[in-house]
Amino acid sequence: MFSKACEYGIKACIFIAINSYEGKRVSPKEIAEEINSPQAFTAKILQALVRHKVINSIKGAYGGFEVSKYEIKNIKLSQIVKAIDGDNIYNGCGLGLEKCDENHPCPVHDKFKVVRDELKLMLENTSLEELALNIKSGASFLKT
Amino acid sequence: MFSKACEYGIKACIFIAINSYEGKRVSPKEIAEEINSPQAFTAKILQALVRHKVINSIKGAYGGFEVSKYEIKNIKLSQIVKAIDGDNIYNGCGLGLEKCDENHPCPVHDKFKVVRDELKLMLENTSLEELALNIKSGASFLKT
DNA sequence: TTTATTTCGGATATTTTTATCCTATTTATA
DNA sequence: TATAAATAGGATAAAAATATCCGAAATAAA
Repeated sequence: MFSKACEYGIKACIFIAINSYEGKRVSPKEIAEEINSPQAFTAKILQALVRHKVINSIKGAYGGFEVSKYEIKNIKLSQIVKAIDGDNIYNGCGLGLEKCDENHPCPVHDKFKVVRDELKLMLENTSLEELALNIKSGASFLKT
Repeated sequence: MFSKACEYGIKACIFIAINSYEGKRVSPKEIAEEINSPQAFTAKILQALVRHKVINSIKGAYGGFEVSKYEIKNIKLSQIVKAIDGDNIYNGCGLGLEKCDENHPCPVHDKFKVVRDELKLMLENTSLEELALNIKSGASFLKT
């Protein structure tokens, strides 16, 4: 469904959020350990998230990645996905047609629309806060 | 969502079905032209579909690919997807965790389940017949 | 039986995604 | 100001997905 990069990105954001609640910045090393991902690759993804202003980075000594404590509830899964995988998952044709819309639909256009709208809704309605709190409470996990 | 291979596979099956209604076998060349895909790569995908018994191939002169006219309504999108992309789209964890279930869920487990179940239902309830008839009637298209 | 046609399948090439490495730049503190 | 600790980002490598090529095997018809 999502790229590896996107999977890492989502998990990284959750871990960053948890630490930001406690005013702690985290490094790619800590993040990679916590979400079980390759460190350097994860760092690249973090850069992309910073460029898209999903998270924040502070360079130099005592720096690291963080996210405004008060913004966590406003950050949606959709923003993370869009920053990393783009919006093809929303707009692209299910069968890869260049042009695919109501007037010139691919064979699965309508049926796909239902599923994709549901996915879109889910991503847009799921906040980082919600996901972070579930990890903190032990209701869900970032790695096996 | 799906791999390129799977996209080609679905479109190929639809085109084969249309021709099979008229007792006509088709070649990878014809298929690739009709669905706008690389011919040799498409041929590989057709082989996989044959191996998984989704479609049928007849070798030698006057051969080609076909599907039993009476089976077309029983062939579901899910079979095609499974033959090419496997069933990871059904069973795999949305965030790539090795182990992800009710007892040890990833952060998006429940929310993903809803979307994926919807996708699964859609794939299992959509028949090749339905898709082929819509192409024949001009209600949908295999290429741009 | 020979020939033409067609799928099968192995080998290889290209492109994209994933992953690693190393240096430059930034910045807080001593 | 010097130093140590961080992120930024370019270059490169490895793996996976996509794509191409070609000869082998099968088969219908002449």
